[in-house]
Amino acid sequence: MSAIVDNIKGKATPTEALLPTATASTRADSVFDSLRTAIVRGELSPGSKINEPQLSKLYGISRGPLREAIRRLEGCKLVEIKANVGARVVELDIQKAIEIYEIREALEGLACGLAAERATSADCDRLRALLARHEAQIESEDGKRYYQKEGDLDFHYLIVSLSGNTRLFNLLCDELYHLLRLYRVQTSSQPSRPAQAFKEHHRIVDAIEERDAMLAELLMRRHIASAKATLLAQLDHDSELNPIDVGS
Amino acid sequence: MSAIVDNIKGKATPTEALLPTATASTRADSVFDSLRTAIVRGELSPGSKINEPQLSKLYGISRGPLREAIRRLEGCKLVEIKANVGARVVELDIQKAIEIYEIREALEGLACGLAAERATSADCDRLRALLARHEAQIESEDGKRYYQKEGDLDFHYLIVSLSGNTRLFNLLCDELYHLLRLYRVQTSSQPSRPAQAFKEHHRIVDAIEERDAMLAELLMRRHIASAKATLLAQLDHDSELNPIDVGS
DNA sequence: TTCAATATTATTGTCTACAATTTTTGGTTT
DNA sequence: AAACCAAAAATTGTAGACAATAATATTGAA
Repeated sequence: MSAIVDNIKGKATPTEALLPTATASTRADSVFDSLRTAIVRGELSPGSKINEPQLSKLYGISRGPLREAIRRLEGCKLVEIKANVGARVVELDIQKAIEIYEIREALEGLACGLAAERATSADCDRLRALLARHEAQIESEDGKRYYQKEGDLDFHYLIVSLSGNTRLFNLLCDELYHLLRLYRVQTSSQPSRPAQAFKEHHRIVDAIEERDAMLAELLMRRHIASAKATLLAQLDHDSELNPIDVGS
Repeated sequence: MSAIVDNIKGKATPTEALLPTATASTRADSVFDSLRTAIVRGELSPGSKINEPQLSKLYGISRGPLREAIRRLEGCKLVEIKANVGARVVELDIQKAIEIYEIREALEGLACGLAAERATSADCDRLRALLARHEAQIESEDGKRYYQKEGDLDFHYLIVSLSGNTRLFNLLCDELYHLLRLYRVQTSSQPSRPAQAFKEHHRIVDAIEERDAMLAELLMRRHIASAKATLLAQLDHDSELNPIDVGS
């Protein structure tokens, strides 16, 4: 157990700097970030118990701020709390994946349509630059691995931010995307269709640049539907290998 | 399907099932419910400070569980917390209303389409029964007032629960709908188009009964777009009367 | 051995007190 | 007066201890 716990404190990868709040001025904030990272990396395995005395000792804080951090994780749907029993890291199953992707398709379709309506030409430049970076990454093996793991989300992150809808951005980036990360870690991972995904990204940017909101929305919905199908196939395959496994 | 959804399916009026969380076994849960109710009723005015010593005294609990309740309110987007400064009841403005309704239109459109695909004939009976009840209420003055205040949401609760998507249900009913209530209280209220809304509800149920998912989604989106227009007009009108008002 | 009831331990829920920070107050200077 | 700085008050953040509940272990009986 302590080996797992030791890993948790180990700090960030480059991609990590994108998402967490810049200034974690309070201990509770800091521990919230750490725990969230640990969960989405799979270092706290799905279904496992959140032990307050243990974690408060690990992070060197008292249980008060720790419990507040756990409440925030509950808000992100990363843990589930039962009264008088405690919190457990969320369990991911196929049913939940279906639900998440139904929602994601609707929301990112919306975001992409809004982005097409609202993106400035400077915004389009940013999209093009990101595509170029991804294209270069697909060449190298390491880059391809990164693209499959985080690059795809970077693209979606940018689109959503261009939608101009702050609440939508928070909903997707603070909640759904972290859950998607967790799925990626849990399945043997990889969408394993990087070239196809890149092509789809390209067409989406084309539609945005042409201010074609309807097409942009349609293409994004399809793009996500493809990702959904890939994930479900993967989950289906995995579930045949290891049927059920309730965390410690 | 989740216990929550089952619970709601079994109740006469969904609002009753949802507002007071089943059994608030812990003090923090109980205070969370109380605070949420106080906020959506406008008893804690938008923008006002959440004073921890004051509230803990009021509810007769210490600050620990109170702070956890506040964190949960933050998760519902009902308060905004700044580190070392504290929490304030969320301020509602036109921009936020637009964002919320953009999201709501996408999500409830999705929900309604799913409901059309999945509703059993028993579910359709429940929808018809609800419509009949609302039709009766429109006759009386009191009933009309209720219909405008809560009856509309009851209809939407039921539709969303019929979507079968638990996460979608939670997203809408635990977060968005409470915010909508807050808007209704804050504006001089009333959608003031009960007859029109009832007609739209009726057509939506028709589409669901006919298993016409695309039409159901379209009609729901239009229904919400109408509500959005009404709310924005109201907010616009109100903002001319009292320009800006930062809570105490 | 297996099951059930009980005793023990561990964990969660809560309270009180203290430290850190912010907000307010009051005074001083220009 | 107005603006600025310092002291005081209030509020938030955190720690540690105790109470209530759940999980575990132990004992006894069938």
